[in-house]
Amino acid sequence: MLETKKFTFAEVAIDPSLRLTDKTFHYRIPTRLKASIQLGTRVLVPFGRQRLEGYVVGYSSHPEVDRVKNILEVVDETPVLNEEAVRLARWMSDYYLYPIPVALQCLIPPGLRRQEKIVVTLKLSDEVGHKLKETLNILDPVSGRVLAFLTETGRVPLERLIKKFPSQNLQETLNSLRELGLIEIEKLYTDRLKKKFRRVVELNKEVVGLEQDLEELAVRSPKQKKVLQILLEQGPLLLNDLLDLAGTSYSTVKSLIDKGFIVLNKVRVEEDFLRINKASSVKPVELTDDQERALRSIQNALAQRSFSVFLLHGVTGSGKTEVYIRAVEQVLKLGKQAVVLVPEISLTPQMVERFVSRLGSCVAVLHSRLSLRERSNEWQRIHRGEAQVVIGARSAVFTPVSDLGLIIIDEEHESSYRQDVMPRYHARDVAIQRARYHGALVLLGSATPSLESYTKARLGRYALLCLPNRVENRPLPSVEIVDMRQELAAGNHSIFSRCLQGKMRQHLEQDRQILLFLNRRGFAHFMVCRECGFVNRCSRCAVSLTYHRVEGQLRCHYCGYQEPVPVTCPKCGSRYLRSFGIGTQRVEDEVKRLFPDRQVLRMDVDTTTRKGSHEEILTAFRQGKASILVGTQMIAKGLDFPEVSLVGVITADIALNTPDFRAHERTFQLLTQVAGRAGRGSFPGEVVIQTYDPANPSIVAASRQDYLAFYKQEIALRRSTNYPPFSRLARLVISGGEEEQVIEAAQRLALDMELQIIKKREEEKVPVGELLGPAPAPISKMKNRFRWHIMVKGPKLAIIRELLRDVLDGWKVERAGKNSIHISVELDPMEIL
DNA sequence: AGCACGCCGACT
DNA sequence: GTCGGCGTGCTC
Repeated sequence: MLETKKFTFAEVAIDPSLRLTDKTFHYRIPTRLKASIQLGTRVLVPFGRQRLEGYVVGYSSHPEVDRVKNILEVVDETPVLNEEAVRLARWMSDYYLYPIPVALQCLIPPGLRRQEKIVVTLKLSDEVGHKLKETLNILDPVSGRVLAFLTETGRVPLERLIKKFPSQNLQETLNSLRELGLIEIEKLYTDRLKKKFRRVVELNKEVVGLEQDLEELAVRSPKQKKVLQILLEQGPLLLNDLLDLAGTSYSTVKSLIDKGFIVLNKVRVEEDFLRINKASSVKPVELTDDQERALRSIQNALAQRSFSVFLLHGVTGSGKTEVYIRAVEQVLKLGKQAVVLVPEISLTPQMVERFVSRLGSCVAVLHSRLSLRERSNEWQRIHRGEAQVVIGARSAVFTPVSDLGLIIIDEEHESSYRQDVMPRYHARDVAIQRARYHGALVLLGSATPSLESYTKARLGRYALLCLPNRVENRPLPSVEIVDMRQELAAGNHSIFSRCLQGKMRQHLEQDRQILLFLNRRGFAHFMVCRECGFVNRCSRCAVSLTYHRVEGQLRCHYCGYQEPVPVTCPKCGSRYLRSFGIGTQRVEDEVKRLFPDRQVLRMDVDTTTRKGSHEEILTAFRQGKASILVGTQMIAKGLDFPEVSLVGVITADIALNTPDFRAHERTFQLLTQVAGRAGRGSFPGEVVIQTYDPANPSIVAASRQDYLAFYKQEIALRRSTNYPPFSRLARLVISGGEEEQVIEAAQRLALDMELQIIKKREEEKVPVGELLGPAPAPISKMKNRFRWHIMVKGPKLAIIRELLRDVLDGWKVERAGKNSIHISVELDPMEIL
């Protein structure tokens, strides 16, 4: 630990949310502030000619530059960032090769960034008053009116002035007035989160004999009577709730207020008032022997209070969640806190409900749909120690718990734990780092562990726990692989094989539910002209446009560009345009055609953009409002529909045919997960996988839910090709608006790297590895920027990182203008696009 | 953000 | 020859 007292200078990261700079700066710590400054303390510093907030991220005993300024003030009494946060940021900066302030963005509490408010004040000295009279007649009319307004009000937020004087040159007017010394323009900082008030309606206590009044009201004003009745029965209510309950509008309430029957109060709402916590009413289920065994190992490790990593490998439906909950209960007993990470996609109300109903109000939930305020409230609850358990997606790994005992990462293999925009990080890496700091336990869970994690478990680096059976001895679903080439040969041109069609009919007759999975949204993959072969492509990205029939649009799935479906070929004018490949819209259409009397729901990015629509669809399906749910990845993972007895995979090949060494792994994981959705209730499940490659080992292994078979075959392949986990990868993406510049930069960079690799090998005897590329990236143009990439493959990530640090020093990485060259660094890249 | 520095077009 | 455009870089 660093002892503040010894150091005279502090290294400060200027508030990273301002995105002003990626560098850190050094300031002298004035003696009077020495006692109150720690790592993480928010301080006010002079920066250029402005005063900005920043965070102390380090100390030094010597000034690092000639002219060091003083820290002006300490901002918070209790630091919003602690030492662990700063250390974690430093580690991320070191590990992922970006500056500390960039890393710090992950750790600054949401909603802390304050909002600038500009206030205009009239200067009211005698001298100015004199000047005013002098100049008033030579000023333009707008200035005159602004001044008159200011004389009335004295001090006005700029916003109000803009509303009052909506002329375009207001800014100019204000500037000239300032130059004349008539007004002052100040910047104030206020919390972005306004204090929240709720309007609460209650009966006026001074009114007596209300019952009689009710009778009178009933004649002319039934709505008003209703409102009063509700208030009589239920006591004070939120205005909105009251309006909902009474089925009326504010005018009714207003007349009752005017008549003096009721009063409207503004109440400052403490957020707990809005929280709904289901009391614990769920009976803990009995554990299977396997669960019991796994839990005991975890409990023993927790009692040790030292860092370790467990991998819980449990088949789908084996009751991993129950083990998680019990482990969390144990952590709470030890007086520590737990963080539970789940993929965003499975962070559904049902999932949360399960934790909340068992663990109660000590659970805080963080997911992407929370507003800034809601998110901030959850952070505060955790920060204050009111919540001991956090459930959330990737970014929840940073929640500021003070005494961390356990981090659970459910569906450990999910690629969504990797953030691939700056600041890049992998929640698993961060979790392990945090657990090390706290002497905590990391519990990775999956039915289909990543090859990396499973290998580490086999090597003894992680402790391996297995749940090989489903709970209540439910059988694994029976899976049938259908060869779609044979379907075609037999004259079946439908997107459904005869087998799948038959089974759908059968399961529908028994009133069961069906999931149909397809990894591509839209109606068709692309459109092609049958005369000249022209395919509509996105002009900003080097990909074909996907046909969305319902909207009548062609859309780019990378940048969101869309255009109407052309009637004739834009190239040759032919009217014979044909769509190729299938998407979820097409599946939905076909199902409706085949089973017109059945309800079908579709769930993909296109149907879930609206807030809450995701939950709406799932709830509707769970309640049995539809028999068939068609969807993409979204329906593949973590969902628990007890009534689903049949799962159909329309095409298993899409994930298989991506140009990526992880394609097989992803296919296996996806198919196993999808298949796992079937038969989670009391009746056995059936799965049909349609493919053009029925002998593919990954598909076969998935059909048997046989992870070990998959692992053995895939690990052999990785060994022979020297891909991870046998090596480590890093990837540089060079992009820019001018293709030649991009190519030139990529080649120069690659040459630098090549020379450095040789130098390290010859002079330092360090085996860095090999260079792959430079080459155009698989998506060679995205959002109007050309993309090339270079890969480094070597035995040790630390050495690769060292190489990149050496070479990239002198290149401007990440931060660059609109058209200039831009280099991004990805370590252990997942998807190589 | 704000400000300085610097390199090319239209002007007293 | 100078004034000023805004592209680029820096602020401890």
